[in-house]
Amino acid sequence: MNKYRTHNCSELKSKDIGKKVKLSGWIHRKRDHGNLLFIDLRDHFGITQCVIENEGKNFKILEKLRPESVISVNGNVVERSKDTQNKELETGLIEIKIESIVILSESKELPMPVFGEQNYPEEIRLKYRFIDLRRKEMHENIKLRSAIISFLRKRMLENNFLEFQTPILTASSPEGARDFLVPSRLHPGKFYALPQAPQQFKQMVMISGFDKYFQIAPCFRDEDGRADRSPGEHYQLDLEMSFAEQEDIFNEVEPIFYDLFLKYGRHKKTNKPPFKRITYKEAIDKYGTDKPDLRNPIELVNVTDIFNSDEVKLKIFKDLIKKKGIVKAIPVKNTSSKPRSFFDNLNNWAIGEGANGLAYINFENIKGKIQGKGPISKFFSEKAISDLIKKCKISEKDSVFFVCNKVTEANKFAGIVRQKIAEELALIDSSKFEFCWIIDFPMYHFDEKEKKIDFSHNPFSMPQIDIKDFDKKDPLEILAYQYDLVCNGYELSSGAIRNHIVEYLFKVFNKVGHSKSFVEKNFAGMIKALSFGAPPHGGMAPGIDRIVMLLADQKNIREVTLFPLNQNAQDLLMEAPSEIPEKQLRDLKIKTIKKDN
RNA sequence: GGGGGUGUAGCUCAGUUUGGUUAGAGCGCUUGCCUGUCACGCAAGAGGUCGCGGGUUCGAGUCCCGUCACUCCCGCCA
Repeated sequence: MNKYRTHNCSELKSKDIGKKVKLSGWIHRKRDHGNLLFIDLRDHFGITQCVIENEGKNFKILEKLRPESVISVNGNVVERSKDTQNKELETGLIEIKIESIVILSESKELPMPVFGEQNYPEEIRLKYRFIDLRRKEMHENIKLRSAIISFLRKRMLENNFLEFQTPILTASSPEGARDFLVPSRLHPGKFYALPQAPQQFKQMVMISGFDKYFQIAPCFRDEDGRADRSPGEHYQLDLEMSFAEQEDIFNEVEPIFYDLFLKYGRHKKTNKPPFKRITYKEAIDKYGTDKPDLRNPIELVNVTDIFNSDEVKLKIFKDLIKKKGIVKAIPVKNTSSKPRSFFDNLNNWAIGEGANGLAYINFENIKGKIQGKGPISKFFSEKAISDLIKKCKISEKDSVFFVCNKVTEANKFAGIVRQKIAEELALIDSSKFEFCWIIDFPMYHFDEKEKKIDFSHNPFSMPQIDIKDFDKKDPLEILAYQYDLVCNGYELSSGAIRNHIVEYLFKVFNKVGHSKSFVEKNFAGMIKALSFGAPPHGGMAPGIDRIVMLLADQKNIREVTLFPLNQNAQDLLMEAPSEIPEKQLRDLKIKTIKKDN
């Protein structure tokens, strides 16, 4: 018989009354009546009430013992009298009459309690993560994470994907995020990089003749964190398929996501496959972002031509339009009767976001006709108002907000306004998951800062144009077989059909100013691999942490991560990063320089 | 790198707007009482560099300047 327990803390029920048992766990809570002491004993599985009367030395010992100490309890399962049963507890019909105890590990006074549902500062939670993780909500989140990963792994294997591990020590690559570097002892002055994703390796797995691959892959990027983005490291369900077209990948992935969200989504509704396909262009036009929250019913409308016509006399906007600006309208239902403060608050918010303000028109039915009201409506002719009504599908009691700026900025801000207003008006149904694919991403964009053409996504994506027509086309017009999976405004995954034609890859890189020799040098492995018979292939890599975050209904990725780094990429528990002894650095032939002031 | 928020007892927070006696509450902790609780109850007590440094003032938790930490956002994240 096991030394510590005969049962766990959630399994003893009425049928066990009379049994002699042994339980082990943490002292969750004590209730000391002087001559009668209740102890809630907790383990991973649940809580069982144990009781002892003041007779013998055990009582005194238990009375002194602090919460979160670990003990094992010997005793009898006894029935609770009717009036002392606790229906909240799975084991609430019985209790353990303590006969003897063993202290397995004593706890000091706690920096934060495990008991209760109060929120605590992250700094303390991360410093004492092992205590934080004992708390019910965190414990459940992490259990959910495990279940989700098992589910995904099982489904991938069922669908004949093979699970492989790819190297953690690899080569730095010039594209993408900042790398984490690892110095080489055997090759002083040279460095490995931790992979930002197994991108090149998974392509090589395809080239190696394996048909379908997946991996729960750690990805390392030295970039700043966000609420939905861990600094340092995160996990992706990395997957790749040979001889696959875009739709093959969608068809493979959609049912897995649908079933996953149905099973673990806490009874929220999930849209059925096939998920809506939205082109990148349409997403930007309608939602102002490439990761739209489709639960939000508001759709943006381009009304530049109305503002540019002689029917509108708003000079500020006209001047901006002349400088290649556009006007995006944000039509909102049933808000024209909102108090002035609603519009003022939005205006102040917009100024706080760095805008010049937020213009708007309210529409009312006056004498059987819908008319515009509000500070800027006087600049509009009757025709302009009716054009606006038509174009924005306005009915009475609606409002329209306007954003005017250069194309990129206008779309981006209109998208933020769209989301802000929907939140203010509670238009977002939080009991739904709304999936969509964003497809047809442009291959390139113009980098305003560097004044040059750059990749807008993955340079290894296949352009949607034949190689022989590639040079004839304006590069900014070229689309890629590049797609994102989006849910409720979160980008859950990026993916692409890859460029498996080595000559074409050189061409693609050439457009951003990288010569053939540059590509050969920096992507040596890939270029070699593509030169000896590569199958057409493609895949994607959904972010595990974000999936768990959505399913656990959390707003922050750290709530679903066992031991996350804080926003400054520090591990407060293990105290990483840390200084390294001089000797270790000498082995690596590394000298550090002081931060300049 | 930039902007916003926060920082007062071990923990959660009040007090800061308008400077003024000994900086408070709840939880936790210590001690005592308590045999049916499950947020047990009752009583007493300990516990403070008001993040840190400087300044203004007769006097600063409160005003000013600087700085640090955490967090949210922008940049960044092919």
